[in-house]
Amino acid sequence: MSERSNSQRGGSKAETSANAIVFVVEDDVSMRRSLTNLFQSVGLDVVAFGSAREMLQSTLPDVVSCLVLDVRLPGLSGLEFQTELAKSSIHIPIIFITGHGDIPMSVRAMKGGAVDFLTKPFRDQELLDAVIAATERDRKRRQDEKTVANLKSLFETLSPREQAVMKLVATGLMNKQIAAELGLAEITVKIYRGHVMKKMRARSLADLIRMTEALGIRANRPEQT
Amino acid sequence: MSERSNSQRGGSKAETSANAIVFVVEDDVSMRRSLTNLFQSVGLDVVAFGSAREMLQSTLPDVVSCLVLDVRLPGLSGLEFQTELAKSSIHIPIIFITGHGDIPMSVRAMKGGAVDFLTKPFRDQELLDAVIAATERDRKRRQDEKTVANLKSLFETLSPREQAVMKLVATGLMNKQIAAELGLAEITVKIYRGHVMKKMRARSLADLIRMTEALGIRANRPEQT
DNA sequence: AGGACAACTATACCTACGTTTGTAATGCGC
DNA sequence: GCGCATTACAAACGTAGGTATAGTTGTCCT
Repeated sequence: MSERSNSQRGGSKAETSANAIVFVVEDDVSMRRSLTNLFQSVGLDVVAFGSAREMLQSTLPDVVSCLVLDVRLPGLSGLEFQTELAKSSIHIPIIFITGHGDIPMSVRAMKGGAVDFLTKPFRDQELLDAVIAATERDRKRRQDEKTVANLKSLFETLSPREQAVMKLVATGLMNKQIAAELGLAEITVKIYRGHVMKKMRARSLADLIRMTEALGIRANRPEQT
Repeated sequence: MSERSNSQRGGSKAETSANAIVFVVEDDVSMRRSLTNLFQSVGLDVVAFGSAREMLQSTLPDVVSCLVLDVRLPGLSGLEFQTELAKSSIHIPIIFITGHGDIPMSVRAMKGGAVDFLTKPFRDQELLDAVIAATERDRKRRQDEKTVANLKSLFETLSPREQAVMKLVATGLMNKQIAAELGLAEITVKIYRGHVMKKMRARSLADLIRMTEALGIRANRPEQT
């Protein structure tokens, strides 16, 4: 069962349209409740679960968020859950909390990319600081991902030939070389190249090159010394 | 006092011209000796110290290396040493070992970029695996740094004006725009631009753009929508 | 069959880029 | 003073890039 608790308090404070969500996975009911209260008290939205399975089964909203995760859980453990999320390429930043942890656990968690690993008892402020760091990390990741996703969708509007031309342009070949490479007339390359610039909304070649960098496009041609 | 111990055994195995060095900082003499033996037994060069201060005072050779560091040390602790190294921008990958550690320690170490954090007793193979991962990380970092350093030194052979032109070229401006920006004739820009290509050894504009990316060169000009 | 679209080319024209050759002023170090 | 690097520009020329117009062929969908 999940508890969705939004902090809708009158309007004394301007609600950000996309408020950060803190997910909590913690089997201990009283602990779960107190975490929920803590986060709500500072104006964060909270969605709490009693197990990893419950969270995996729910549909996660696509907003800035982080996960406060108890290491010791019934069913899937916190560390296994972390691995599971990574496999599903769900990149939510994780803050572990635990009452009975050990060093190898914490090291594994941190190697796995966790933001923090707190041992009970901890001060509220410690956890809040970690949550702020985690949501900030998520915000940045989402920003970067969005930029790349936008570029990718532009790139996909290109016809196969246009994509091929773009790749070869990015490697620095001249139009006539591209034409030879693809078995085309130079004029055709010029025209496709024009299409590429328009469709990618590149204002300059420099622009386009940087786009290919962001997209990880690299034509595998040997370079002559 | 530091103990420098190279594994020069006959010639049964080809000595790599730049063998990896494992630095060890460990105050316990018998532990230090056994670590040294372990690393030598697999053909690694070892330089061992009894304290952080000793290592800081010695001249570190500029080769692929990593640091196996005891957390509990006389004088500067392992964690303080980690901070100190970071401040001096010495980026050697660190593997912590400890007999009496706790979770906050390990978390701080990992947050600080440590490769691993092992608790005694550990299996030899665990430590060796960590050392291999650490040296690999250092090798990659050195490679990247070298590439950028090479570019930087090329960039510094450019005259101030040539550097300015390069920056503006990288932003995607046309020669005539660059000329206006710098108060020059277009022909002058063309000539400097030619110098830039030659001196930077760029085979194409795409090449040059990627160089500016690697160098982090970005002219702060507002872009029109 | 007809329409839409991708792929491809040609002619023509204009702009942008790049190099060569030559000139000239300035400033710095020895 | 001499040599040298830097900065700067001009004329002339050749190459590369880019666009507009116009047309062919083939495929896929309806």
